[in-house]
Amino acid sequence: MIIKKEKTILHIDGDAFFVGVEMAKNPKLKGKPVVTGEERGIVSALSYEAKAIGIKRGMPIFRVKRDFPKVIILPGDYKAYVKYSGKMFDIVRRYADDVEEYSIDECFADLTGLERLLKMNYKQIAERIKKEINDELNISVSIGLAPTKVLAKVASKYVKPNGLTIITKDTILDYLVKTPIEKIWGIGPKTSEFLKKKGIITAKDFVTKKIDWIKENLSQPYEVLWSELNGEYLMKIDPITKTVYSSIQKTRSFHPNTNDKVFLLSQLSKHVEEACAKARYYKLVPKKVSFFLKTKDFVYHEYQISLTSPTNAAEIIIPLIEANFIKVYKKNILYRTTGVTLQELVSDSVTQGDLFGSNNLAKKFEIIHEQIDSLENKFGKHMVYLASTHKAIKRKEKGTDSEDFDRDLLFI
DNA sequence: TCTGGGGTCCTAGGACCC
DNA sequence: TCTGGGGTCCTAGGACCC
Repeated sequence: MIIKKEKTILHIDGDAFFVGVEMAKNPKLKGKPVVTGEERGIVSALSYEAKAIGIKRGMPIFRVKRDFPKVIILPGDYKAYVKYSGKMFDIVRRYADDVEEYSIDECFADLTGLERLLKMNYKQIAERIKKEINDELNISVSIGLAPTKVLAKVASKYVKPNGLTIITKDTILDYLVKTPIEKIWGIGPKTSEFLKKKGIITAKDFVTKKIDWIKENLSQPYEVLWSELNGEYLMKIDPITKTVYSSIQKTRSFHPNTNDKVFLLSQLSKHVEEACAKARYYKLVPKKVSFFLKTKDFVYHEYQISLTSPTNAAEIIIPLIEANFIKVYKKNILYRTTGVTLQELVSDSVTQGDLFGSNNLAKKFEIIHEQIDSLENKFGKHMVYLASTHKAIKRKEKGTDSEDFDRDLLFI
């Protein structure tokens, strides 16, 4: 008989991560109400002090300025967040071999077996990791320890900020009874609404249901969730650092909402250029491209195009979108968002060697793009762009007075 | 919570085939 | 011509995540 050894999974979650990094960069901000997201026009992260006075994630920046004049508003510094994120994960890797970088401010790690190796118990290991992150990076994190990933997520959320919560197989229900079902990782608004109608209010209500009930009423991923919440380790730690994307998306919302065809097309054109630049950076080419318009009532109208030959040349993709634009566009509807997605990305080496058809054209563009991409690296984004994108850039500049300088524009 | 931008994965159902 | 049952592949779109 095989006795399965209980796993010990660690989950780390940065506390108000973006703002935490800003405070580490500039300690004078500590203890103050601070938000980031100035460049986006909505609050993307907020300090606990800002939360305490009633600011919420997603709140428009103009409202923060108007109603909370004392709040410090900062633009996001994504490069810094990536840097701190990497350092945080490196600290975890001092202890664990298998670290999964789940998002910019979260990771999972498998600590199983480290007790004996490090001559510390799991709690002491977690405390050490936490202290090193605190001391070396000057940011605070919350940690959860549990037998599964889903339970580790419950644990890290349980005490925040600066928490350390340990769930063992024996104490699972003690924690789940105090966790509302909608707080569980993987249970969103639709499913929690459904479950509540069935009388399932807390995570304990969920796990104490029979598995047959789950199978009858929900789909496969929820069976996995149920097992994980019951302490059965199913979701593996995936330590592979993701540099490959399966899709690349660029979207933008605008207000006022509009039905200006030319404007919408120029937005889409810009998205294609940005998405293609990213694809080229990662040496990926899409087999499919889709674009969408989202109406002011949040209804998506999407159209998907299969490329006869995969390409990341915007010059090829843009005309395809223009040709199919009328399939989603209605002239009497106001739109709030446009977006482009490059789908089914494959390595660009796969398509090399095919010198026929539109791929041949793509080759020519490849040479131009190498030069454009290196120009942009030197001088910043939007030094160079397609004429079809021009309108989108111009309109954006009108809104921001700070960016009012002449650029050397190069139209292709 | 009147809602930003960038992702992943699963499933139902249609097309097509034997 | 009508009919049954089964498989695979693809697609759209739903749901969820940070």
